[in-house]
Formats: sequence, C-alpha cells, structure tokens
Amino acid sequence: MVPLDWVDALSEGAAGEPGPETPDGVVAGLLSELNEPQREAVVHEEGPLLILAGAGSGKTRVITRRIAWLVATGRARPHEILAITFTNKAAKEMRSRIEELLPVEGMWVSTFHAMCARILRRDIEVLGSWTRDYTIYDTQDKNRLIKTITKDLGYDTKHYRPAMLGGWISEWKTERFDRTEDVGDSTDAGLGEKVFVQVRDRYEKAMRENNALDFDDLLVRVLEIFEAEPGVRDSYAHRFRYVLVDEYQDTNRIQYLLTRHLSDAHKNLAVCGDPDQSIYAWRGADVRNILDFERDFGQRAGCEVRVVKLERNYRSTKAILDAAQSLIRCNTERKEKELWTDKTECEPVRVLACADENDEAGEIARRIHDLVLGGTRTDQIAIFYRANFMQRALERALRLAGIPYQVLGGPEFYQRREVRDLIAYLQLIANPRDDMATRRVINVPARGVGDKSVAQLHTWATERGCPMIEAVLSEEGRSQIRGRARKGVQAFAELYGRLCDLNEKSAAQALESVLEETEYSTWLSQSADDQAEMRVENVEELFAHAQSYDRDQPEGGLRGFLQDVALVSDIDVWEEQSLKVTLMTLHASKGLEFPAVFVCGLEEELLPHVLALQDGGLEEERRLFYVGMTRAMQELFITHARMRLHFGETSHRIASRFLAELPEETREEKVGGKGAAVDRDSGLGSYEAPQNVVELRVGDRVEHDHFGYGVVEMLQGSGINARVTVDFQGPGRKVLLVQYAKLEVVTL
DNA sequence: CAACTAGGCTTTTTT
DNA sequence: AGCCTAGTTG
Repeated sequence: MVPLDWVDALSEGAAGEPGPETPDGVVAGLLSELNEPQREAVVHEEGPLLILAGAGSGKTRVITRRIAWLVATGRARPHEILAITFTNKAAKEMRSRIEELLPVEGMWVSTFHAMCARILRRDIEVLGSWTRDYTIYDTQDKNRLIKTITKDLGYDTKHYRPAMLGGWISEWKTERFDRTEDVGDSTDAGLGEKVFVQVRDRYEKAMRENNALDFDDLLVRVLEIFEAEPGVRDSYAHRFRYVLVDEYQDTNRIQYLLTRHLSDAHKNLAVCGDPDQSIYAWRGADVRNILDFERDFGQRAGCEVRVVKLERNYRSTKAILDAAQSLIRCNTERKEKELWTDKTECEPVRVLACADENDEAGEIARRIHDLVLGGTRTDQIAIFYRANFMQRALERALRLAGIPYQVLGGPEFYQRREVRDLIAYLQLIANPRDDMATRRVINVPARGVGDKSVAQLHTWATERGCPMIEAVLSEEGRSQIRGRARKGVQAFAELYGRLCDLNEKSAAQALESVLEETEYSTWLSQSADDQAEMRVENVEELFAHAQSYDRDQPEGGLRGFLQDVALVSDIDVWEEQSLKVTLMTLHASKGLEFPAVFVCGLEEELLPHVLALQDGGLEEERRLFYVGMTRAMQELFITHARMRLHFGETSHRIASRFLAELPEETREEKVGGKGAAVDRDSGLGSYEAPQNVVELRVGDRVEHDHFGYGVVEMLQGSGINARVTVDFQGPGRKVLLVQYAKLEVVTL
C-alpha cells in the first residue's frame, strides 16, 4: 500500500512540472479541485469502496477521476476496468468525460443490460438454447408474444392481461435468486396459477425457439453461465481488476449477484449511490444492497471496506437544499446524512397553488417567460411530473405560449411503427428464427397476407418444429395457403431470399438494402396515413442513426447495431443543446441538473401516487419528490392544482402531504383566474393572441398597459427570447419580453 | 383482405 | 380525452 502522504507529495511536486503530458502532471490534474472526501475516494487503493454520495455532491466527477487515476498511475490498464451506470446516456457521458483525461480504448463503460448483452454475444452458446445472433425482445415484444400464446391456449386476454402475466413471468424468473428470507407468495394460487404456468412454459419455449431474450434474460442468463461455467466466470472476474457501479441504490438482487461475481477475483469494487435517491423498488431494486454493502463485501468477504461520504453539495442553493432536506427527514428508514452548501444567496423555493391543470400549466409558462426575461435560457429549464398523462396540459400551454420544448418519454422514436417495422426486417436477417419479426414484416408493405395465412404458416412450422420463415420459404409450407395470399407469401419469400445474406454487412448497408428491396419509403408516402410525411422522416432518421453507429463502432456490424437499438431508452437520445425546455417524469430526471426546475402536481393520490401507497411506498414517493427537487440549481417551483382533469373527469384535489413537510420559509402563492390568458383554449375567443409583432428600435417612445410611457434603451435576442429594455417615466427601467409586452410605439 | 366504426379501457414510474 | 381492439362492411 502506498501511504496517503505519497499522493500529497506527488501532487505538490507535480505543481511545478512543465506540461500536463507528463504522467505526474496528469495525476496532479486529476486530484485538483477535489474536496477531501472526494480525493479520498479517487485515490482509494485496493479493496471495496463505498461512496455515499448525496445529491449534487460531484460523484460523477469522483468516478471519472478515479478511473483516470487508476489508469494514469499504472494500477490498471483501460481494459481492466468495468464501470456500470444506470442509463446508456450516463455511460456515454462517463466515457467521454474519461476520454478527456485519458485514452479509454478497451474499457467497459455500460449499463448492466448492455454489459450482459455483450457477454452473451460471446458466451451464450454454452447454454445450448441460443446462438450469438439472438434477438433482444423489449417489453412490447414480450407482451405481444404472451398475448398470442394466451390466445392460442384459448384464454381471454382481457382477463389474463399480457402485461400482468409478463410481470409474473419476470418475478418467477428472478425469484430463485432472491434472498432466502423473502421467498414468499409472489404468484397467487388458484385458477390463475394454472393459466400462468401454461403461458409461462409456452413463453419460455417460444423464446428459445425464436432465439430471443427479454430484459430479464439478459441478466439471468449471464448469471446462469457464471454459475454453471466457473471458467467463463473467472475469465471476466480476472480481467476486471477494478469494478465500479454507479447508482448502486437502484440495483436489484440479480445485479448484486453479477457485481459480486465480477469483482470476486480482485475484490476491487467501488459502488456509489445515495439511499435517499432510491426510486426503483417497484421494479425490484433493493436498497439493502447499498445499506448492507459493508457487511456483504466487508466482514463476509474478509475485506476492509472504506466508506466515504460526500456531503458537500455543489449544485443547489441553500433554499433548495433546505427544502429538500426538510422533506427527506420525514422518512424514517434512512441513514442520517447532512448536505451543505455555501450558496446562501438565493431565491426562495416557491409553491404555487393553482386552480386547475390549465392554470398550473399556464402559470408555469408565465414563470418561464419571467425566467427568460431574467436571462435564463430555455434549455436551462425543466418541468417534472409524476405520471405521463400530465404532460398533455403542459405541452398545450407551452405551445400556446410559443415556448419551445421537448418531451422525454413521449412517443419514443424506436417505438414508432415504421421504425419497428424496419428493425424487424433487420432482426429477421440477423436471426431467422425470430418468428415475432417474421409476423411483423410478412405483410409490410401490404402484400395481402392476413392473420389467417400467418396462422396457417405458424401451424405448419410448429408441427415440424421449425421457424416460421422455413414455412414461408418451402413450397410445401406455402401450398397450405390459397388464393391471393399465396402470391403474397411467395413475394415475401423472394424478398427474403434477396435480403438474407446481409447479416455480415454494416448496419447502414443492411438497412439500405431493406429500404430498396421493400420500397418502404415509396409505400409509406403513398399510403393514406396522415402521418406519412413524418414517418418518412423517421425512416431517414433511422438511416442516419445506422450510419452514425457504423462510424462510431465500425466493428459492431448489424448485430451490434440491433443490440444498441434494443437497449436505448429515450433519455439516451435527448438533445441537450437544443434551446428547449425539457419535460420529463420525475423518474427520468435522476442524475440530471437544471438551473430552474418546476415540479408539478403536488397532490394527494398523484404524489404520493395512490397505487404506490398500497404497498407501503410512501417513503419511496417522498424520495421521488426529493430527487426532483434536488435537480434544481438556482430556482425551484412546486405547483399543485385544486381541480384536475383525469380520465375525462374533473375532480377535486387535496394538496400533497409533502407540501406540509417543506420549511416554513417556502413561500406559497395563490394563482389562478387572472393567469388565464395563456392557458385557455376555449375556442370562443383567443382574444389574447400572444403575438405582438411591433417593430421596435432603440430610441422609440412606447406605451405599456401597466407601466405607462417610456423609451426603448436596448434590444436583445430574437424570437421568443427577444427582450427589450425600456426606461419608463414612472417605474423606471424594465426588461420585457417583446412578444408579451404589448408595447405600442407612440408618435409624438 | 383492408378500411372503417364503435366500444372499452386506460394512466405510475422503465432498463 | 385518446388509444387499441374487435367487429362489420366494401
């Protein structure tokens, strides 16, 4: 072990060194601008490390610096490092931040799912049922398959809802890895049991036949390989000298076990997280992973665990931090932690009480204008909400107000029909056993092959135990089908013949061939679909994605592209530099930060959500609000409405209990009625059209409804951000948004 | 086989 | 209020 003072000596000595190219200069740079606990985490040597990182405490900086430090000081080579993040976006960002410091060639920086997909791409064949060309099914694919199976078995899919059965299958698949103490009654007995078992067995069989894996499989199958093949396990465990896991509070049992396997050889595991930000218990995350870390990787493994607490917050103002802490202290199951900041000069946190959801949205739009007036850019503003349906009213108000925005978690790009169609073609090329893909594309573009024909092909294939594509390709299989449909299947078979040898091509080449052979774009633009134009654009965008994938990952090929596509979520394609206000759910906000934040819908049954309360999830709801609040750097607005339209009905709402848990300094303001200008679209008379296109020049004399007469002193920005400074006779100098100021030029 | 219509169901969060 | 599904019609 190298004593700590060595590091100090090194950095001091390095201060006078010439360039950052020298190793010492690099190391000194890595340790600069860190506080004491941060530095301690960065230079931790061997053995397990637990970083308890409060919100905004600079943990990403610590992780990236630590990785760079390990490499720069020769403790690890890049390919000996495994860093796991929560989203692909976080992985990408971490990779590029490390890259600024050092070359990252060979380093694994990814999510658990992407890591497992990669391991399986190499080693899945030891399990016997799958090949390396397996397809990843997302939740939609999974539910669709479950639905056809349920129907095939003759059950009612309304009663046995695919999503519900899928949830059971997921639980069943992972529960055998659970801690022994909580093996319980996860699947309910009785009538449902029989149906469930039947569907589940058929599902598992179909997944093998289709050479497909769902999200759970990705993790579980790797675990199975590690358990069954110690040699394979050890090859990874030995390779990864240092393992780092971010957002550890949101890992589940399977991820915990994977982590344990992978760090087993060297025991150099660093995890980073914040129990107060654990918001994924509903999908199996277990805070105990982080709470028990010291026991699991310390005493039990015979190691000493270093624990570092990061409590200095660099992100938020004191007002925001005080409010967030006052809230989170109401949780009883909690490790005490005190965040502090020196940003004491600040705006108060404001709670806005609104009349209904339109008032709420309109008020938010108005406050955004005020912020823009004050110099905040629109892309520095975010709006968070508990459930996706709330996004509609917000969007409408922003659109009416002419505020540019983007929604995260709206209709996702990769879920769009046209994109799914084309991906399915590619999936079929890569993995001909994928019957889901065959079903999806066999009649796209329409060639007269309907459900009946598909069913016949399916039956023929099932009888022979072969994939559906075989039925399509064989004379005998096709002979089942009569009339027009037969010609369609024939045409599809020929098309497939022209495509099937593309799987060694690059993603863009393969996609290009698919587009040409299917004449997909032509078909789209000729279809009666009123969204055809947009769909064509999406096709082009997909092609651009494929091209950029080929550029970034020349080794990946079609298979790699498909893997990436299956694992992206919409947060990964979020445009950060877009000058737009961002709307997203509270869950999606984790890990992000914005100068100004609005959290809306602080009402009972919404936040905390009714459905979360049933399972004693009150504390998780509180943490969710806490996560949202702590995203804010300078300004935080919290809103609630007294009435809200939900399910086509307007109902009265009660302010959330969480509001009472905020400090008394938090200012509550009543809003409503008067703010109606921006938020009513009653159709009767949009008498306050926001556009007020007046040509203004410096020196003009103007009149304002409220401030009276004044002289234009300065003009800044353009479009929605256009601002004008006016020196008014009475109230003095004011900055106004041109669009809303309703200034009239006065001629003398 | 595809296009259209009516009725039901939905909305908690997602890798 | 909107989306999906099943059922009917062309």
